[in-house]
Amino acid sequence: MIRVAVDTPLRQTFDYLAGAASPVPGARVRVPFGRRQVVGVALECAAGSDVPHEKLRRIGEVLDTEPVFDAELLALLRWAADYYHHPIGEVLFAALPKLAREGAPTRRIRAWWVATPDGAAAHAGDALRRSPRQRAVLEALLARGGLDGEAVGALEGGAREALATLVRRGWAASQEGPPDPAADAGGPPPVATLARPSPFTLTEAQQAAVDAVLASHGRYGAFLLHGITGSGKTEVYLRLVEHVLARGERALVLVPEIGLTPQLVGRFAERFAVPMATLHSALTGAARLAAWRDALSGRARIVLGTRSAVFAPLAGLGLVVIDEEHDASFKQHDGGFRYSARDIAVMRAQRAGVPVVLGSATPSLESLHNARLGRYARLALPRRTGAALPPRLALVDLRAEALRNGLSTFVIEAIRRHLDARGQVLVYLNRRGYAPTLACTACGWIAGCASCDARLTVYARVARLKCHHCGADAPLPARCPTCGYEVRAVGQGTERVEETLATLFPDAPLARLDRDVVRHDEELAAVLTRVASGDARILVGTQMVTKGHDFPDVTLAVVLNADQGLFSTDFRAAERLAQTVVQVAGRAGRGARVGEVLIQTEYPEHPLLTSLLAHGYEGFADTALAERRAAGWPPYGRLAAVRASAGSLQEAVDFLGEARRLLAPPRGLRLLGPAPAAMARRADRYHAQLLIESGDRSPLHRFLAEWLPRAAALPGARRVRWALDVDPLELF
DNA sequence: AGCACGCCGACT
DNA sequence: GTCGGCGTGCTC
Repeated sequence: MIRVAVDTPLRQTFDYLAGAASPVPGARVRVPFGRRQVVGVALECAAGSDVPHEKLRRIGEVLDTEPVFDAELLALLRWAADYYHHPIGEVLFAALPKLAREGAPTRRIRAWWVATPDGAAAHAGDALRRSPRQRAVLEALLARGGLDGEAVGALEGGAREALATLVRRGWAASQEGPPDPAADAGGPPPVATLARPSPFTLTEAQQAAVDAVLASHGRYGAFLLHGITGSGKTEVYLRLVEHVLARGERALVLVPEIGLTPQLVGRFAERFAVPMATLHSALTGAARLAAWRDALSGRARIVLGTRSAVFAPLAGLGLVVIDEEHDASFKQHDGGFRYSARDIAVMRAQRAGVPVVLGSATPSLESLHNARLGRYARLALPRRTGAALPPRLALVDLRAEALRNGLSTFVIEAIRRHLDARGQVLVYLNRRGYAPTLACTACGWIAGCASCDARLTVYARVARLKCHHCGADAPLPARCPTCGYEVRAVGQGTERVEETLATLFPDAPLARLDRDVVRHDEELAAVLTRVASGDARILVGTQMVTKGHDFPDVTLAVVLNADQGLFSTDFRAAERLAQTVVQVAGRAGRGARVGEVLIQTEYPEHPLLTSLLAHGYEGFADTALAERRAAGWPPYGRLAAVRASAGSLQEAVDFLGEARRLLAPPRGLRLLGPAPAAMARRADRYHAQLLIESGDRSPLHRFLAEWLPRAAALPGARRVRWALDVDPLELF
């Protein structure tokens, strides 16, 4: 009897009778499931089953002789299913690339084309006298004993079509070819070929960090590498990976968004002469499968990837690195299985008994808290490498300044000064488009989205109104649709700031960096090159400008509007604002010149800003952690959110209300809600949530374990879309 | 989630 | 008279 997990939201596994061959745990199998055939993962063999024998069906094909999840990874995934209270089948399948979920073989099978006996006869005779191309292909197949698809493509023009004809006439056929020699791993390559020598000498702090982690070789240890921008965190990772490779072990490196961190990928590729598997969302299905296979076969010595790479199969793991560990993109916050790749990565390292390094210039409060409790060892890189000095930060009081489209006179003068001194300027604004609002100058009408509780964003250059939440896109009206009076764009987005700066500084070439301008890696690379080469003197952009790019000539960085994060209802808004300010500041003055950072605000006395300026990120973190403790928010308390959406708000709220009434929470646990989401209507669906708050983790999880299956069994559970989010990052 | 079965409205 | 709406029942 084989216990099998299938890709379904059902919170259970299914028992099958063994077929001709018995699968090993962690192997994929094809099984009959209801009226269809699906791929499943064999979990274990058991002597008996709780289901009546006559209901048991037989396993079909066993797809893998070797498991796709080894015992260690399988155990990790079971832990994750448990922790996130998510059905095991969906968890396992989330850990596989799509093609592997559908049963793609773990090894690349080369289609191998051979001539059939009939084909040989046809070639010997004169049947192909008038088909020179087919004749040539057939000849090549006979001469070389068969060809793979690539070799066929390399033949003279039209070879593929000719081959297709040969196959149709029964003169050629495909068979499973010899395995791809490149895909099979040998032992570790000789040490001399592992890595190129580093061009850098480590600073004392870097060396201390490397030594501390190396001292944990072969056992679990978590290290919070708190290194300010430019302090050389990447070089620490590279040295550690070098050591891991030299021992014949493999490294798992997680990064936020690969498209946004080309420099890190580049440096790994440059330094190491070993096969590396890169896993990220922009890959095609086939490329993703290929990278996964490289990890599974052991060919890849380094697996570098975004969120889901935390599940990559990797034998002989020696080190886990999480770069920019504070980054929100490590948390999957939509879809079914919502997990934190950072937290799972730490657990993976712990279970594998290897060190894990969490790196950031602005660590999450969770990680700082763990460091203070001694769960993580703190490694600090407090100084920039080379001659670079820390930048000077200052607040600009918007109440005392004349404004030109959101730019204060003080800031404009500063930009002029830096441009005159041949410096580059970076302007950060967390708002895409031309303006966030289009309003009537007479009647007060505001352009809103027909499908969301949101305002439409103005795009002046293309004369469109767009919704950032549902993608709605309409022409920009010249006049108010209700009263016919003039309309005006209110507020600033990056497009407008770019326009204003172009007017103010006509001689300074501008570049803009946001998701509207840069949709692909190549476009990003083009913008980055323009800035790095000094071709662009001013860079305007959103979050994107804060992510890991090194602009050595930027001497001034401006945060246009810090106030959005100051009074948010979301308890994490302050943390995100502080991280953004510090990350933006990190872009200034990385070369020899001292950088200047200006933060525009209407609240220059706000304690968050003053503590950040006076005491830096650490000082801010002290204040923020004290606040979190007082309020019982994470990391001092635990949260889980149940989110529901439906065609009407009533349906969503009703379901959550019924679910809430199912079970009285034990002492120490609080249920808050259900409440409509802050933006209740999005793309014509209405969202609501129920928040579960607990001082400790274990009562929360005991409660969820008992409560969730009952909630799932509620009739309403089928009528609304709902999901549980354990450790939510955002509260709507 | 799929998928099928099953019982009530507007169409060839 | 049928095509098809989505309620509900089941998946080893």
